[in-house]
Amino acid sequence: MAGSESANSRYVRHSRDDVADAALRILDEYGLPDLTMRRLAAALEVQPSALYWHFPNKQTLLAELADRIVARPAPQVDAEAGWVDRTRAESAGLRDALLAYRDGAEVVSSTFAFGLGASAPLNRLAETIAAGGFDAETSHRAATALLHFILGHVSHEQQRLQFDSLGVLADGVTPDAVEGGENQADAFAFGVTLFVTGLDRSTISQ
Amino acid sequence: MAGSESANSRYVRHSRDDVADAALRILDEYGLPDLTMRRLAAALEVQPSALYWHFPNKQTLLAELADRIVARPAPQVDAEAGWVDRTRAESAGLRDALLAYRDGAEVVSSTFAFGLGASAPLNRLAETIAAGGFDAETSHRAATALLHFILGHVSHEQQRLQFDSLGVLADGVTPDAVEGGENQADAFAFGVTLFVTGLDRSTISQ
DNA sequence: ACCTGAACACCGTTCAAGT
DNA sequence: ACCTGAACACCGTTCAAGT
Repeated sequence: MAGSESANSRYVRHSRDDVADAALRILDEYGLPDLTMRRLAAALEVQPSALYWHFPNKQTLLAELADRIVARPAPQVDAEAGWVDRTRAESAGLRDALLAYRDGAEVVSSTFAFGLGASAPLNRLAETIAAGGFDAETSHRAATALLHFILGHVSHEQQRLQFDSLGVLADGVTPDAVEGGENQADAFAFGVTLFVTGLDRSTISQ
Repeated sequence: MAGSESANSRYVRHSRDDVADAALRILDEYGLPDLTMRRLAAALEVQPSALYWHFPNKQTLLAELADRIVARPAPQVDAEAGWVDRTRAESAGLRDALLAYRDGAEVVSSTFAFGLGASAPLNRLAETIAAGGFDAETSHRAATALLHFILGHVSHEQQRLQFDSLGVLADGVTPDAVEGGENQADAFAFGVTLFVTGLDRSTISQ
């Protein structure tokens, strides 16, 4: 039954998954500004209008990419670890997932702000935090705040990666003045620590 | 000497400030997606190409708008207040400034991520935090983390304002399920508290 | 000093029609 | 079920030329 259509395909024919796969490749190779519907269509060797059979619009396609980017398995952490260490690990894992694709943070950030998708990492963070004994609203607010920091930080980080690779630096900014490499990871961990420490010591509701 | 040019102007003639003023009006009235160079030119009754005498490109124009949006005077705070309350006040003031223009947070966020401008609020936050006795790097990192949270939170907040005004809600999301109005201010204050509490209790360097 | 006119090289999206 | 072909209504930017 399967495989009987491979010989008589009249033109290209793709699945929704094919489209998302190709989009993810273009994103990673050329960046978000170059991920246009027309360029994507050309890569798939179809007309731009063909894409609208698979996705109603570009925004929905980007939401699908965002979901894939954050769909990484959460990092394994010591079973005895408390909610603080688990939240740290979850945050670091999310950062890794965003860094795994060029402009990954931008894509997730924009669809998150748009209200579409990207709720998976929010829920994961909220659940991890809730294990600390916080009520649902506190956990949700803390997770949202932490997620905003993470998305902003990694977006910034990826923006710098591109600047550096293009050799573009703002006037008067020497390469040393810009934090790069491991410093970025340190700054990220520092920000996460600020959050969990604040939450841990908070007497708001626990 | 002044005023002798008003009668014999051959065509429209604008200053760089005129252009930024008009752009800010379009931004506030129609939102960032509708702030195009062509629409701006039309509002000023000039050709699109005329804008490029005043600004080298759109990105630079947006950076100018970002600078104006955050140029609000910092809120007055009790002279005896400590760095925690001052940081809270500075954060709330920045939120107000961003909320004062439609899509204000998006504009500032994008130019901040781009590396242009928006350094004024970062410096203000860093200085306020440094008054708590933290070293320069810690203050800078904490200010950056806080700023990322603020920009993400207010962007999200403004995105929701537009959704609500359009009557658009994601499937299955009831209006009650979405935090609105004063809840957003509460959630914002909660996030800021997480930060300053974490920093206050932090033994990293103080 | 500031603008016009015309062009270049693009966008996202719609829709009737084809296979 | 999936794509073509053609169009609509736009974009940002450049550059020679005008006043």
